Amino acid sequence: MDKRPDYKFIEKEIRDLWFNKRKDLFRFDISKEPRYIIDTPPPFTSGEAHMGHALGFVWMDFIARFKRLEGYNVYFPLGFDCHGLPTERKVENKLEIKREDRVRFLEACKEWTLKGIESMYNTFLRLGCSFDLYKVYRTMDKKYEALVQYTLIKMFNEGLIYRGKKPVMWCPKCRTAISMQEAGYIEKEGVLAYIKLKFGDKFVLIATTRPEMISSCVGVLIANNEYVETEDGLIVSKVFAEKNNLKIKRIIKPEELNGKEVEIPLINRRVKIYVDEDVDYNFGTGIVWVCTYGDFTDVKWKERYNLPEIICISDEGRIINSLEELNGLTVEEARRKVLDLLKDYLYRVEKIKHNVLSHTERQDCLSTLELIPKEQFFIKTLELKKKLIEWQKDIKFYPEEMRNRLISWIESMDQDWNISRSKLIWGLAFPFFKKDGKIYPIEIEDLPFDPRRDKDKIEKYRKKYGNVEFFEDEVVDVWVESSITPIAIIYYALTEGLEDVKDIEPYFEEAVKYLPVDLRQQGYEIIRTWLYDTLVRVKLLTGKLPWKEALINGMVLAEDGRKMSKSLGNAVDPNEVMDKYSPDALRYWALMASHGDDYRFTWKDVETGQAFMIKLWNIARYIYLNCSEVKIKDKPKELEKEDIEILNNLKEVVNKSFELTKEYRFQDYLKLWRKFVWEDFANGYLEKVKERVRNKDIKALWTLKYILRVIISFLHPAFPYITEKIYREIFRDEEKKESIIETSFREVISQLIL
RNA sequence: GGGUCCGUAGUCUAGUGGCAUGACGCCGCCCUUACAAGGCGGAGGUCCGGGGUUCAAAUCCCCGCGGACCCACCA
Repeated sequence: MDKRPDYKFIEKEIRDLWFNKRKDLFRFDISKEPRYIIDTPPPFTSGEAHMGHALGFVWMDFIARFKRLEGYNVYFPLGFDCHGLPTERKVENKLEIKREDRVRFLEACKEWTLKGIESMYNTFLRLGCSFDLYKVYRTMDKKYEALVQYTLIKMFNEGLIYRGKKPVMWCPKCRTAISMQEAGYIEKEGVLAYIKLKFGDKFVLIATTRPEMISSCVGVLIANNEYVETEDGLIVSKVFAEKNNLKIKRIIKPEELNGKEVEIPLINRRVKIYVDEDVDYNFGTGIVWVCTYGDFTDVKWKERYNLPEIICISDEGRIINSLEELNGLTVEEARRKVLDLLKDYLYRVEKIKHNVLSHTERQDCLSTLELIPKEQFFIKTLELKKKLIEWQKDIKFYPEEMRNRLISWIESMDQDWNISRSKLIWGLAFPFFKKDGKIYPIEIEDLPFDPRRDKDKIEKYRKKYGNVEFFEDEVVDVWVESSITPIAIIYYALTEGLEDVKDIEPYFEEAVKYLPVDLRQQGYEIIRTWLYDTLVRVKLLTGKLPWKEALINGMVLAEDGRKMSKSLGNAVDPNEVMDKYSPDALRYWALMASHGDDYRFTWKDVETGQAFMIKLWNIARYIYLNCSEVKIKDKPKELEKEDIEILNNLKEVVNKSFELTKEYRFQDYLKLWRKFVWEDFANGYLEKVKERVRNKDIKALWTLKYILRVIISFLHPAFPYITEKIYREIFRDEEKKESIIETSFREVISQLIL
């Protein structure tokens, strides 16, 4: 053994062992019990592996390796989430391929994705992740696509999926509908325009942030509260008049206004006034106009009063069906222009900051969303609210508080899950067709089905059913694809080696038997997407929970304390860390994180990890140099008191290790072992017995060697490279195993019974 | 506007009723043949502020202050 561990060399040797020579070490055989199955996150392939991936995968690899040494048949799958808008954007911008050229565009997307996969794959293997490389899945695989389509058809047949025309959140920038999961509110600058609506010889004053929607104004609402007429002939809430020191001429009861008509300027439309309980009397003038569709309240009011629908914003986010001067303008342009046109009817305009519905899920978009009625596919999730609250109770969360995120998300949900994405190309097609306004599923034998590609299949349906229509301009929401991973990983295990699976159903039914799987690991930021979606889909499809436990990690922060991200320029590449130090040192950093909390990356932590590796190496080296003649199986009949003491200490540490791992407490686990290895064993026992070692005292030699053997087994889940290397240097010949993974805790600690 | 979580030595961090955990940094001594990326010894904290419950509070409750995140129709 060298004086210093040569990590470049160790990494190469051990990686070659794990991922080439003995790839089978991590192969999952579904028939062997007891099983332990981890539902791992398939990383999105539009980019390279980052520190967040490293954190999660190291956690899972710790669990996988620990469980293997505990005797479980572990399934640690690797998958890749391939489809989606960011990939399209990159292909469009970087490769400058036009989306109109669909075939080439899709090929380019695929190529780009494959490149991303290769780079991520390498990083993950360097980290030492003990994946089953025989079953790697990609959501763009034909096999995966067919499975997703099968699940959609199954849900459709059970009445869980429907097509309907509803106002959906539409991103004009991405030119697609998005789901609630992808939307959020961002504070943006806006205006609050006070507009006078003609009411006989007086004016009703309303306040709106969206004056550009004037042409779709179909009603005016007031609260059931006191209004006033001012001396200037304005009708406003009493509160507003008082706040603005307007002289009040007389009080007006809401009933007096109810049912009367006002005239909208510029478009000269007369609309009715309604009294409504949802109007906020204290906001603005206490009077609101209803436009279809300015926001979700407008949707509600439109339905409540059966108001006509006037669409004034196009898919591209431009004004339509409006005044000549406004048509064709963007929303922002129109907003400025209309205020100009309205001058005579404008009471005043305030600049305000308010929260605007935006496309928040993609950091590179953040565009304001519009509500536009569209025909889309939906999954009936709204009616599940109560059930979901019950279902989630049987899943254990680490940390427990993270359950609140799921619950509050479920409770706040107020529309069905819109799973259509229009105008996207790089995605999965819907396995449905439309005939005479009705929707029918594609036959299972034709899966995977893609109307943009499978001209022969289209022909078949045309022949059979006549004039049918396919959904060529819509793809499936990517979360629909990734929300069946617990089923998909088992499906891949059952169909290992098959590229195309024709009889999907029996494999699917078989896969259901293995649910729920043991663990889902993921970050808290996708609880409302991936975790929630998986719970919904798997439960609806199988009647079973997806997993027994969910382990949640926080976000990785950079050394400056801000979220680590490429766009902030504070990202550190995991490969850089592994080049400068070692995979094991990076793993030390990752394992010192606590559940659910944001966690800072610091080079100092990596150095601390590296120092521990070197310490461990040197302990092993001392034992290698001094204890090679004793064999672990030749335990001396009698031991000295100090030997028994350290062994008892070790026994406690071992027992504690099992307890800590049950709750995934990696940090405590490492602290525990670090203290034992460094203080109790190296600085304590080892120093104490040096004299006995010089005298070749077999009891001391055996105790040293045996304790090292236990240490490397229990540190193997954390630091697989160095422990594997030490195992090979010192114990391989004696135990006749090529890898420490082929040994077990049970054998190793069997001699610890004192 | 509502909710959740968080605030612990110079820095980061563990700890959910009973002498405050660990790392890094800092100070002193030591190149002792496994290891100076080491060893031995040491200093450092009103556990954000205030009030309450309790024999006992970093921990439970209330009110502030500060931060993160989630939700939400103030047009």
